[in-house]
Amino acid sequence: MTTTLHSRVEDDILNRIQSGDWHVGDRLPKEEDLAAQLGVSRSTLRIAFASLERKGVLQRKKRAGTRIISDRPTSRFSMVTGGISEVLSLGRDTRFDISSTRSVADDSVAVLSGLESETGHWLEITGTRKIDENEPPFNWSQIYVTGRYAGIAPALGKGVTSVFEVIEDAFGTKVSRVSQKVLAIACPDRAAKAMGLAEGDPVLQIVARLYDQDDRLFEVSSATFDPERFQVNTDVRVE
Amino acid sequence: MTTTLHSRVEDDILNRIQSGDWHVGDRLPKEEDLAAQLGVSRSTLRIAFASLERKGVLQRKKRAGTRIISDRPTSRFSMVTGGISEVLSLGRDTRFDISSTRSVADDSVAVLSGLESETGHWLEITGTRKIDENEPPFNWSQIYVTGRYAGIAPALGKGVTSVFEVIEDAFGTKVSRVSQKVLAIACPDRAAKAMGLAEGDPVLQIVARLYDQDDRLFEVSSATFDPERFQVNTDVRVE
DNA sequence: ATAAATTAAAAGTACGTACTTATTGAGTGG
DNA sequence: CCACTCAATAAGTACGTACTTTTAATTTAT
Repeated sequence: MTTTLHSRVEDDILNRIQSGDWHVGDRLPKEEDLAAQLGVSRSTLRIAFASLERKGVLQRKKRAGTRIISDRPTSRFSMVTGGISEVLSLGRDTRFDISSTRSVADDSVAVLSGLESETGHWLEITGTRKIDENEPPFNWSQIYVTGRYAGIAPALGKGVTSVFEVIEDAFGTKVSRVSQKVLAIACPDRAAKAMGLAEGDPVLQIVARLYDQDDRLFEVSSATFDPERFQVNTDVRVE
Repeated sequence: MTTTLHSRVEDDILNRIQSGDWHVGDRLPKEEDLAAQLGVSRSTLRIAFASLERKGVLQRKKRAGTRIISDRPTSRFSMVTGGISEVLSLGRDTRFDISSTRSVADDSVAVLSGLESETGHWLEITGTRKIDENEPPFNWSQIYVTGRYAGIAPALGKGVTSVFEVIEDAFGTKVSRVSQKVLAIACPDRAAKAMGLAEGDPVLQIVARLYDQDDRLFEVSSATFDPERFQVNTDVRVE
């Protein structure tokens, strides 16, 4: 017995799924029964279940049981960060200075294409971030929030740490998922002017989508960065 | 009783650390004793410990006990990916075609500055990746492996999926941590020629450092990507 | 038919006990 | 003084039991 019992149970369950013995979508026998069937304690089985759930193979729900949702485990990697701000690649202590806000319709802006807000329109917030007061900003961003949250406009006033935090505070919304894309683009005119670069210079663009606890998209941000003063750092640890 | 017992225990321990009652570096009483002192079972305390360990506050070692290694928990975010290949932003099924290899000394290349291999030299592997055989490559990479693994050179032969996988297979080494940086740069001459771009065009550059199970740096890679055909996508879920 | 209340099933939490394993620090011998 | 053995210790694994919470499903009332 080289490995632990619970990891052998885990392998066993995965094998049964992959060998076609059990199928994706099936509900497993209840913990008590499966444990008895496998000849292990419920606690041991639960450790195996927990691991398979984290790997995206199983989904557990009270009263509804444990379902198979995938036949291949995704190895998980944990990002080592200090918070969502860092996931969004903003320093913890930079400030977002707002230069303008306006309301835009679905599809009127490239980054929103294919997306829709319940109200059919979005609040666009344009602004910049600085490292040092005396230097030009290193970032120029356009942030879109769904109509539902358009009421934050007055609260934005002079400047904030970040828009999503204002929403979190005002509505109790919580970011539960972030999906982002990092690109290299030729700097567009407006961003170049704001950051003191030349149009066409290489810049980093990060387009992020923020989802709330109910997995509803509530913010889309498109941020452009001066590559001399900004890179994206990611530290991932294999779990 | 609004929360669970183990999470209250967790908060309690964290509070004692943050209030200065216990200090970073200290060893906690052994599980049995602390559990008794807190009036909970050892199992419950262990759940709290496990959570604090994952958040980087505690470090547990058999026989040596549980130490406090930080006073502020890092919220963890899990990257939703299919594997390390994706962390390294390579499609699962692209092939790395090697164009040349050579040995270089510490400090002779910019991306290696400040780093050192035990042998004082690195094996440099230069190559490209293609999406489609009939199109120019979308990526041009230079990969450096420490002298310890220089023996893989013959095994690289015609082309491989990725260099780190060859090392994993040949030496049983496992990637346990990846630290990477994404930049936007003006495309250098060699990369431009390889990818069919013009020198100076904006391109994405990803510099990654791979660490093994003993946290030793074993590979440094610098990869340049055609921004038209490649972006970095990250999906993170708040834990 | 629809909404509200009830029930019961399945996962979640917690405790206690017993045994196993890895490691460190002390002891022992060359 | 170094290497090697050994024992004690603290964490790790596992089991079993008891009770709680959530929620799907059923029943009852409107």
